[in-house]
Amino acid sequence: MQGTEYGDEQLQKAMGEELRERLIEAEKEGRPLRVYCGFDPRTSDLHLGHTVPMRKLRQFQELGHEVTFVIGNYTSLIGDPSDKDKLRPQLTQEEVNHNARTYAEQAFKILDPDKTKIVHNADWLSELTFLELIQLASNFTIQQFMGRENFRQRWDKGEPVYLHETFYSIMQGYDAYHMRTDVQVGGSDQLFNIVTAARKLMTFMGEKPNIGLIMGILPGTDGEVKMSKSLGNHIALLLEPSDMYGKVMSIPDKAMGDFFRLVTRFTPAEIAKIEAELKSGQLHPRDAKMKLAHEIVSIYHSKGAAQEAQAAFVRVFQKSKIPEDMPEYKLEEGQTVLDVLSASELVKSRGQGRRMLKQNAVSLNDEKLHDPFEEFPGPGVLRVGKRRFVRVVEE
RNA sequence: GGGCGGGUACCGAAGUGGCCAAACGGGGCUGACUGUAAAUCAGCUGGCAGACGCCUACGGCGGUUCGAAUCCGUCCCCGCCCA
Repeated sequence: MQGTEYGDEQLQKAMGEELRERLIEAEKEGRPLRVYCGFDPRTSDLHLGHTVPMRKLRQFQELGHEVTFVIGNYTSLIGDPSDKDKLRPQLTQEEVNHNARTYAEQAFKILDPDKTKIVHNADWLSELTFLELIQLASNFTIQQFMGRENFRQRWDKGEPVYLHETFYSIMQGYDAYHMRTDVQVGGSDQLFNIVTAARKLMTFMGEKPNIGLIMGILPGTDGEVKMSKSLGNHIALLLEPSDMYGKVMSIPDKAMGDFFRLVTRFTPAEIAKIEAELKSGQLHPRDAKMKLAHEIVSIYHSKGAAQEAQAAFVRVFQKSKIPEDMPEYKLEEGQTVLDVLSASELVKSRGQGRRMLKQNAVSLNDEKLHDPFEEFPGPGVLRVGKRRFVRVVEE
């Protein structure tokens, strides 16, 4: 039950007990537990937040259980309203298919590909008849849905809550039923879908209800709200080592605990030790965070890459030297400072370039530049702000 | 189907004929301070343009006007109330 977050002790206890019972039962029957988690391919790149339930799945795999990775190619047509206080746009079939492909590839950075069953929920959800849907839906009341905070809030604010949004929970519950799931893993924003909807539906269909393993939610780089691409506070799995390292370093200290618990391989004992040392002042928060960044880069790249990223970080930000690797830009005849800034894509627009110059943010070989129309002085390292560099070279 | 209230930049929200590229807050960016953290302070935050200025932008389209986010028509979308 490590890293779980039920927000309700009784529920946690109940789920823990039920899991224990189910384990014994499965063992008697000589079968592994069927564990699943669904992922909606609403975007093409995964970030650290997605990996929280995946890591839990991985643990089950290592313990010999059967893990199914459900690609929600049908559910994503709706979009789960759980974590949103807004309606989500519906995706097209093509978008979903495209995302689904890259999704699975990235998931195997965490899951064991040989032990993972990948299925698509459109395979069974698209077969449901209207009558079946009615029967399933008759298990739920509007009030139950309105009891959910996100719907409630929208309701109270006078914002639209669409009927089809309530189907999402029903569909997810049907997934669990269809697969005869023992355990369903998901973030605490899935509490309703997993515990209320799926359990009720499974019972109605004459199956044993699944056990919910509800994981904590990983905050984003702002340290405040759930990591999500649409909020721009995410750390993508496909980031280069140095960027990934840098992004992790930029999270606020208070978010470190969640990161350690939810997305690293440290044991609870190790984490407790780090936290104790932090508290006593033995360990500098910065060093703890470096440890975290190193660990995360190691997971998604390699130990070597983490080492390099760390060295680069120390070099650039602690010793304020320039990084070893940076893009190059070939200087052209007669270019002004502003021309180079814009052509090398260090700035988004010429207007932004002017602003950066005015704000004392541009330097060439550590010499501040101010005049946009001055002829570009010559080759060297051109820097904008803290972390954008280009090596300007002669043609 | 009827009545009322809405649709403004990344988000929230003001503006209700010129002084509006649009107050204010959040977010983001830059600078100072730091541990590339947090907190704090200051500045910037549509594009082009070396100042003038031009272009794009207040749900869509059309109109009135010297001039529209603001007025009129029409269409689309949302909420509330009534049926």
